Amino acid sequence: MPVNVGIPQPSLRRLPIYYRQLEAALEAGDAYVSSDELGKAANVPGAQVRKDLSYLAEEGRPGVGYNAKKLAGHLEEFLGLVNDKEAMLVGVGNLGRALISYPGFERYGLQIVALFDQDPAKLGLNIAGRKVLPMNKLEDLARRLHIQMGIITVPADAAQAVADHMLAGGITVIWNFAPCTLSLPDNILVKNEDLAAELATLSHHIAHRHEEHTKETLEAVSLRGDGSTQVREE
Amino acid sequence: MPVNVGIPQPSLRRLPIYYRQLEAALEAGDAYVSSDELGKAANVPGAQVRKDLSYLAEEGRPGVGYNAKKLAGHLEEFLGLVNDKEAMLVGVGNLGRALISYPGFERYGLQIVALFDQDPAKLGLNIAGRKVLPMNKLEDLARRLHIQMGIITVPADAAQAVADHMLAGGITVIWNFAPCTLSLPDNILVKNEDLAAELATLSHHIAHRHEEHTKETLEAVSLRGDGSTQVREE
DNA sequence: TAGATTGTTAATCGATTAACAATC
DNA sequence: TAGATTGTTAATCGATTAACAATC
Repeated sequence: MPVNVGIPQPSLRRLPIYYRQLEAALEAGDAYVSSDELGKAANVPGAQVRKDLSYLAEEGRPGVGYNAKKLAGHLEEFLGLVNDKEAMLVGVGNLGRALISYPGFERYGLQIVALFDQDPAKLGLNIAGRKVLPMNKLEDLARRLHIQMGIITVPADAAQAVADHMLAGGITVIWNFAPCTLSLPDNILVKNEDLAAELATLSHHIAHRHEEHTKETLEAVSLRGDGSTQVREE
Repeated sequence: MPVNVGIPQPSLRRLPIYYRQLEAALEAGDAYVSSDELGKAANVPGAQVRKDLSYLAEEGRPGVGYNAKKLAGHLEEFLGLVNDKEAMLVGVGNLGRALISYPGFERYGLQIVALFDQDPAKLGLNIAGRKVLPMNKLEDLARRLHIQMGIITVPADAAQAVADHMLAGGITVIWNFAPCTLSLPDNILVKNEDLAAELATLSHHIAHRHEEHTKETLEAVSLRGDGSTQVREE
């Protein structure tokens, strides 16, 4: 019987939020932070935070809290933020360009080292200091540079072909912003960032606002992590 | 005791994926689609699909499947894609501009009717046919136009102030792309789209690829919906 | 009829939370 | 010592899945 020994996904998704809270605490000069304070940022009770941190064997001081600096360091380590992650991005449309210069990525160790596009009109363009290359260079370059991650920001109907090129170049992690499901072998890690689908869930909540009541009183659903929704409806 | 009578969030997040699969089936000329086919797109078994669809009282035909056209229509209705959703967007940086012209939004009923920015240099700019307005116009305009949704694409340190303006203007749904947690009253629906946090979870998987084994054999974790990760590791 | 697929139940699995002794 | 907060257990809650009679 297979047994997963890693951290549960919901817990993992909360860690970056705790990390951010710790940075804020450090900036404010706090040396210790309690599980309840960390929990507020992620909309979970302190007990959940303590459980989450227990997966990385973090030890807090009873009566005091967690050492902010130490915990922040452990989280950086656990989340691999200290490691360099080199990525290629395919599709330099509006969304692709936005990601290329997204300020949060570099801080978290992500380097987008090469850009590609199918459109001949875009080839050779210089975007944030990087030249847009033709697709037929992707496979070879990915292999030579040992690139781990591919970011897909092309229209849905082109995404599968792009993913296939990436695989052929030895890429094993794909961050897919195209609104579609990719067919890929099981050893490839795929993360879908599907804005249209997210919009659809928001749309549902708007349409059904007044039906989705609870039977007695206030409800508090919190769906952080995973894209993360805080839905609190009466 | 409060009892939530709505559809579970994980189910809700899968519906847009089923919907997309149905569109593809219709385009291919299929009149009926089975739960297993729909499930493939979302990486869940057919039983899960049938359960999900049971929340919207959908009826399939045993031995045949679901009527693709009818089900697609029901999903559009249930997800509120047929309704117009008017939104204001604050922060016309790279990400903001990308969202303004994101092709998937209009198809799902989202109209971004006004743009705002704090930067005087950006005021008056014309982006996709809409002028960038100063922040001090937001509250009044939101109220006058009865805007439901606010999209935040400003840096983290400006996001809370923007959200407060939106509330003051009567906005009740906030789609927050700033990497931070907003403090808002419980009757406001907040969806966080936190790309840096998502990157951190990917980063973790990359860093721990070879530790996160299962005890016996292959593992298949599927975390669609919510941003959606398909992690399949040995 | 035989084959396929549904809707639903019951079992399983996994995450959240309350509670509390231990400890700073 | 008194107050605060931890780590962990056990109870609860909720989602997934297997199984199968019903039905096209």
